[in-house]
Amino acid sequence: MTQKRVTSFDVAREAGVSQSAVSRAYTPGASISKRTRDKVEAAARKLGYQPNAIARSLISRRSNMVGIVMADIINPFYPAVLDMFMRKFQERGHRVMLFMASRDQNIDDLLPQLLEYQVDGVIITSSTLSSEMAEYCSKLGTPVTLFNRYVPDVEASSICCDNIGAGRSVADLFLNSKHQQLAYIAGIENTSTNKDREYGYKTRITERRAKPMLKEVGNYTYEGGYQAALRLFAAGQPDAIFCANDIMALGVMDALRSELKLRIPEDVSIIGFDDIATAAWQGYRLTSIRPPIERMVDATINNLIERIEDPSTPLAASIESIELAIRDSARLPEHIGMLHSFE
Amino acid sequence: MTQKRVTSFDVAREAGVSQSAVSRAYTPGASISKRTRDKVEAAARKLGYQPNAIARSLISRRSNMVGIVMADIINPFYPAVLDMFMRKFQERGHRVMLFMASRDQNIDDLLPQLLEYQVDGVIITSSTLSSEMAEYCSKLGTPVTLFNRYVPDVEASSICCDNIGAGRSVADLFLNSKHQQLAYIAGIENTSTNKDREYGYKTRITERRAKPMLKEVGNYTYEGGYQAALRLFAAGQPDAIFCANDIMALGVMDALRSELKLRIPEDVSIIGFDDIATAAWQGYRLTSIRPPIERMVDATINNLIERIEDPSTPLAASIESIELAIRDSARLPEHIGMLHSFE
DNA sequence: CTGAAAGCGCTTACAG
DNA sequence: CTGAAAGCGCTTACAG
Repeated sequence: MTQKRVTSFDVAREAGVSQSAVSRAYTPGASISKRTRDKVEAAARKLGYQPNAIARSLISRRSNMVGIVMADIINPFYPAVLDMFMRKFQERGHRVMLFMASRDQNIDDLLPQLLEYQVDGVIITSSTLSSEMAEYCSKLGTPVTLFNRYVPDVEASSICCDNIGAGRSVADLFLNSKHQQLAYIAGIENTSTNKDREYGYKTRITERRAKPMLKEVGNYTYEGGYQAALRLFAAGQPDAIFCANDIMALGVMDALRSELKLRIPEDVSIIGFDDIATAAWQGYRLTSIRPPIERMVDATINNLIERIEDPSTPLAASIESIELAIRDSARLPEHIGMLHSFE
Repeated sequence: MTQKRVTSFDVAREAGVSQSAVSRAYTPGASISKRTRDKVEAAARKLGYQPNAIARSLISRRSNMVGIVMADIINPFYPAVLDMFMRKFQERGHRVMLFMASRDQNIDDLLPQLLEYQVDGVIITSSTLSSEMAEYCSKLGTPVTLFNRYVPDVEASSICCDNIGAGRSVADLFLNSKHQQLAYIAGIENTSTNKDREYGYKTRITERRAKPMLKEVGNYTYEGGYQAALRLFAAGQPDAIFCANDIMALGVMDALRSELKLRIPEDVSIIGFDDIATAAWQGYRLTSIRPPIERMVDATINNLIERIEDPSTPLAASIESIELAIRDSARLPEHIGMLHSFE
């Protein structure tokens, strides 16, 4: 049955050294002789000892855990992001406590649960927090970083990609290749990602004095995109559609092909956002905006850890540039290479 | 800056009660008068106090955290599973510490990192552990449950679905609808899921004295399925293919349509496994075996928590029955309803 | 380098 | 119901 846990005192007794010595054997850089360490290691192996990280966290006031809040894990973009976060934190020896939020809800009520466990820092993805809650974290000394979201005037770092620039570029791409009627399929309307993508796209269309864009809302889901496409063509006849994410774009493609009998890209050009794995599948070959996930993840982790280690580190507010992954779903100007980089 | 944390002593002083009283105010069921509790709550609110879960874990020897080990989060089946686990644990007030393993590796070296944090229990998905490690956990009193995997003679519970039965049923389905040459696309060959699905399928084909099945390995990925399909048709001419998971089946469908110019299901029938969301997309309409995810998740959580609360609870070894989600990728016998249930 | 001791912030018998 | 006290299993000054 459950046997008594073996503690550093047990190991000390077995090894014939003090309990402090045992602790030092497990503290990198502690001053301990090789002889003592060897004795401790032998005793620990014999007894099956492993330090208790909970006790260590309590006394050292450092849990070595970070909290990650995710929502929307059904959209394949986020599992890829989570996977990358996990691997990098594991490599660095950090543990992660995961929380699942409803998509794009405010997570003020979730945060106390994280804070209770004294996580050293928090990463928030596809959700937001109030500025009061951010201030509370900041007072507690727990740094917070928003990944792929921002909220103005909040005491948190924010790592995004250039959503506005992406929208502008897509508009240019469509217009440069002689599309007449552009359309936009929105994600969840009040998210910063959606607002920025839409703003850039729409603004650029206006600047170039093209026909005002058509728009429907797809809520970032396949089914939402599918239905939005149907509504779009019931109301008008666009020949170019920018979708706020890939999974909606895939729904749009299926709707055009199976219900509307339109050819892609001959009749309609489509560009998505995220460059998820499915976008490259033979059945779709979707042209898509590719955010630099790895750079964003690295920036997020680096800034968070810096702020954990030195609380005076300034907040980050970075906007990483994106690329275009060109495949077959859009008619584009001829001079664009296989992988186009917007700088 | 980082201000001194407010502790139960601070709250006690503010409220004019003992520190024990503060603790009791946060312990459900503790004997404390309403008056005292009110005073504590007022003081706590004023000071912004929240109990330190790390200290609680240390003294109560219960962390209220469970560890979940996942691999293969790129396959959309697992994010859906993770999402369900997360929501259910959050509802019950458990925290989860997440670990990412490489797919189907042995996670013996990962477990100590979990155990160090005194998780109350561990769930392992799409990976395995050695029986030595399982025994070690058991000695420590930390229950382990394998989700969708089993390893023989190991001190861990195991919740699976009926992989063997599924394989047999698919063989019957194909044979009953007059397919001549069956084929199998394997996942990762040494996984229990793959072995069981293949065993059931192959055995049933033999029992019915049909032509021996063709086989290629697709390693559970889209690309792997795509390439396996090409190899399959270079070597033979199957008219029915059972794929060990959906994502490979999708790759197979794309390969048949875009490279081999074969029609589905007129020329070739395809059945997948997992019933992931993508299987229902218009572009695929894949017929697939649907494991009862929610029942499996519930069984996993219930057994784990029971064993946490009462270590004498016996191990579970459950095999949940599966269903067939019928769509358009396979020619099937006419008398099967929309959603077929194998009991 | 080493050990004795204090203390992290709680829970929980124990006595009243 | 309430408080004083012990103790969970460590880290880390402090003194030698």
